Amino acid sequence: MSIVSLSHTISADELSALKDWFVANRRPLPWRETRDPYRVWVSEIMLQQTQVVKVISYYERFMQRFPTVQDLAKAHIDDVMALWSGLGYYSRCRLMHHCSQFVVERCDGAFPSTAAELLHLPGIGPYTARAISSICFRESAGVIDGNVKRVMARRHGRPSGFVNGGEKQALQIWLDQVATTFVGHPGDLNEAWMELGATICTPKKVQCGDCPISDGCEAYKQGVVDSIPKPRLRKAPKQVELHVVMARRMGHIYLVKQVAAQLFKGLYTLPMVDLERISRSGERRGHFRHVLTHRKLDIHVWNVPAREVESLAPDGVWMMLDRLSDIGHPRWVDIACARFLDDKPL
DNA sequence: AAAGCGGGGGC
DNA sequence: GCCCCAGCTTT
Repeated sequence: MSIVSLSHTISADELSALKDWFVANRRPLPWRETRDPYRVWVSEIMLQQTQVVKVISYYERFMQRFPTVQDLAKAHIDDVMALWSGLGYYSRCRLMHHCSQFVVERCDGAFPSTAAELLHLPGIGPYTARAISSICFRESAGVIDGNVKRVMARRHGRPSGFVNGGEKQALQIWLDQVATTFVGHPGDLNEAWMELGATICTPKKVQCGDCPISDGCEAYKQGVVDSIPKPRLRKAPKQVELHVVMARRMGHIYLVKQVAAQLFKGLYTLPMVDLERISRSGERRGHFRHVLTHRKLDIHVWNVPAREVESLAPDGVWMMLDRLSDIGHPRWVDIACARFLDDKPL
């Protein structure tokens, strides 16, 4: 086995310039007002695969409702999911709830302080473990997220980026080494790399003129910034036909909790049924398309009389229409209600 | 190593 | 409509 290593280095002057740039350009975000591990952890989980602007309001609402890890641990999962509605990747929310209970019951309510320990907790992977340990506990651990990967692909002049295991390991070693030599807070360095990627070294419309460390950038020197990283091939999303039931009774709508499903697990949705079964008792209302990362959902909406829906889809609940926000549900339920609920009276 | 998992924004 | 973004778990 051979360890690939990165020859490129970074000088103390460059690191200093990066730090100064970050101090001057750091966006004041709610989770940057603290180094409380609980708050940082919540923000990092929400920020997985999700953009900052989307996270802000969710984060503030979440913190008001669950100010401490104990509050979160004793909450019912349905109530936690309700605050996650619309954020997507709902397994994050379930694992986060498990993690809070793990921390309260097995760690005496205190998050571990090293990345190696944090890695054992549910929902915490290499990135999140290192983000928490560096930001909250000053561990010299570099983080690799999407921003860092792009910044480093350009800095090191690597068109194909850091994709396979060996390359990622080499990058990790390089980042850890830089974090160790860095004079200052390791968390600030990590945030600086990511902030640079989020605001300057962006996927498109790169602003190299404003980059504090462009001098040491291989792609910049070679004038190939725009072609790094190379676009990757993506597979076409799979097309799925979904038949859902809309049943109303006295201002309520019938929903079922997805227990066994992989998709939307833990959320309440309109009942999903076989075309065979629904076509016997339902009246077709229309359809709409909802696109996920690797699923194209064609959602067909059917009306079913209230008295028949419970045998068609057992174990559901009748939810007040104006109380939909009290339970976790995917975006397409809102869309279906908005499009197919109001045009037909009770 | 690859698949599965939501929901956005820009143009 | 098309393009883009992104981390963890499971297989």
